[in-house]
Amino acid sequence: MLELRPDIKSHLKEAIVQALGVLGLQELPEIIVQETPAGKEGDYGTPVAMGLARALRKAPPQIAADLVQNIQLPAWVRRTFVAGGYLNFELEPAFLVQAALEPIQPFPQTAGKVLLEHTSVNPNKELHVGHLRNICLGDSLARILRFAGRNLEVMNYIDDTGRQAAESLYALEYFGLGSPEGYGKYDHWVGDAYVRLHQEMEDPDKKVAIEQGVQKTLHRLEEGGLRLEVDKILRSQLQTIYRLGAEYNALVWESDIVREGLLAKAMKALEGSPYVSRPREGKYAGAFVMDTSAFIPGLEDPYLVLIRSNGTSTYTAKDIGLQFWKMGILEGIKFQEYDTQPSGTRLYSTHPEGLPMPFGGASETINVVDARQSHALRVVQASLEVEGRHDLAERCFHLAYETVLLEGKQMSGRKGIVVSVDEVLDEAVQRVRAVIAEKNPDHPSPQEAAEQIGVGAVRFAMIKTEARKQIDFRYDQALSFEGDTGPYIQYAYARAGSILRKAEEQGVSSERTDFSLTTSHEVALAKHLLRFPEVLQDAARNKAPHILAQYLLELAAAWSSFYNAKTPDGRPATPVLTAPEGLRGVRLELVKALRQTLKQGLELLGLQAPEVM
RNA sequence: GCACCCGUAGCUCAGUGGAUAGAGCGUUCGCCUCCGGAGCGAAAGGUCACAGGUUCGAGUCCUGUCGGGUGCGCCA
Repeated sequence: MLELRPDIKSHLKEAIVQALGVLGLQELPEIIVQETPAGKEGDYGTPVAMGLARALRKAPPQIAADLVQNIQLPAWVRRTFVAGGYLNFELEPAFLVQAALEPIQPFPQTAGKVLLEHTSVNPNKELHVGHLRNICLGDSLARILRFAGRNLEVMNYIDDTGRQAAESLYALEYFGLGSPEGYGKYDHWVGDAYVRLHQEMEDPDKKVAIEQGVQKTLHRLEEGGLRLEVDKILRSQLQTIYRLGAEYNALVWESDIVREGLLAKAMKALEGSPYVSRPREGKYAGAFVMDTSAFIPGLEDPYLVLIRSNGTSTYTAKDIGLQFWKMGILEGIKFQEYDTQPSGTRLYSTHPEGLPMPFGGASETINVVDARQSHALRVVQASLEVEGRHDLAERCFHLAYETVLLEGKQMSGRKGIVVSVDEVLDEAVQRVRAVIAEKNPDHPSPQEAAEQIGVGAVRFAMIKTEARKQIDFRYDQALSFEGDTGPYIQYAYARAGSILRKAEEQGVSSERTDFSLTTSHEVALAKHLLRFPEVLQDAARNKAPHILAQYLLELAAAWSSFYNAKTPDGRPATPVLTAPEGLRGVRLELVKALRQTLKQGLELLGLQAPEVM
């Protein structure tokens, strides 16, 4: 019996390398082992012979035939043969199925800490669907990287000294708003005031006074005098974030970064560099500027202001300070416990009265930020080069995602042309409730299931497309429960669970297995299951959760296909519970493995796996 | 103007240089004689934007063109 799942492709590769040795090659080519396309003979194959034709002055089929003669393969390879220029392997069906039932090998732990920042939404209004993509992408990636063995720290940056926060807080004062009783969520209440303030500002007579008020509020924010007001908004936003299933290790407040002198220290650290200067004349007279031309080619004006001539620092300067802290160039922020998140993990936050804690100091960073900020992030990266830390500059990665359109149009938070995350989730859950009422009126816990499925549908819609593609948020698409959706995968999971429950009731759940009875249906499903570890590696390496999402769709489809398979005369071909003894055992084990993989995969995307739908 | 990203079926999208380019939605036709029809099977639908190039082999890599998006402030 096997214990851990064997890496079939690696074993085949090793055998090919060994066989190539006999051919007397100067250097080994890259060896690719892939699954054979549907309809072709064999299970796995390699095109290696084709690339060797010139060097060996032989036709690929001949080379492949030579390899067949010389290759030594494990006993589980039933047949080795040449197909076109390909060298194909057909495996023992029993082995393939058995292999798929074994637990996957744990991923080796990678050295060094990775700091991933996501969300980083201004604490001034409710979250909208544009933020949704960031949170889902960031949180899913975090789950995948952790599972793939990275030592990961997840951070959310709170821009509490920004203009947006100031405008919102001033709006409350301006309109004389007291408490939001009876209004609902606090962040919505503040957000509405913010939008109204911008409407007022269209009037030039009012604009001047409002501007003064905003500036005053901005100063109070910088002094830390409105921390509790900001915190109220932030906690309200966190409710939505938790509902989505996203969590962090630490919140980092901008005001704390500034107050602890990290910004000043970062600027001081840069001062010695030949790439920074304080011009006495010209456009930048009196400002502290950085020349990025050596690191970002092709710019018309490579100079970037870090400290304005009036002594205030730019947003970029703050980002540089943060990045220097993230990568351990600077130290000294204090943390304290902030919250216990729904999963039970503690959330910490920077705080003036906190204590030093081992956050930051990572050897690699990932910033999940909208693609429009690409230039700004390149500047931050360049600042590491300016600091002489090419090693670190290479290890800061911008996960850039394209913007989300709303029914084909650009959103605008300022104008209030948005759909809030709360609104979308509520609508999704409500629609699922209706589906459950129709399809499963006796559902034991419809509200709980509706929450899992509705939120899952929204999350999956945000994850399934590659990050660099613009997505158009359309209600009917994001809230669809059929086809390429989260609920499709959840349904596959629930159906598998249903079979296992029935097997339990009938007392056959741990029946003996007879792998000699394996049919092509089990093999097809097993081969999909076997891809899981490789897919995860791929998703982690490319920092691309959509790779896992696409795989889960394929796996669920393979299972649905198995579930519904029919014989040529239209009878069920793959019953589990009524299968002959021995084969029933094999199928039950396969269903268990499938369920486990679906659950694991859903969890890594941040979706729940409901037992009953 | 310069830079970055995108262009694959009517629509929305997959597709580590490798075998006949695949899904979902929509359209048409079938399937509860089994364990959940939020499902399955089938049909129709393609100049992989265009033109060159590299390669044994290009949707995938390179160059150019066209189309779309975004960025390039002493704003945040």
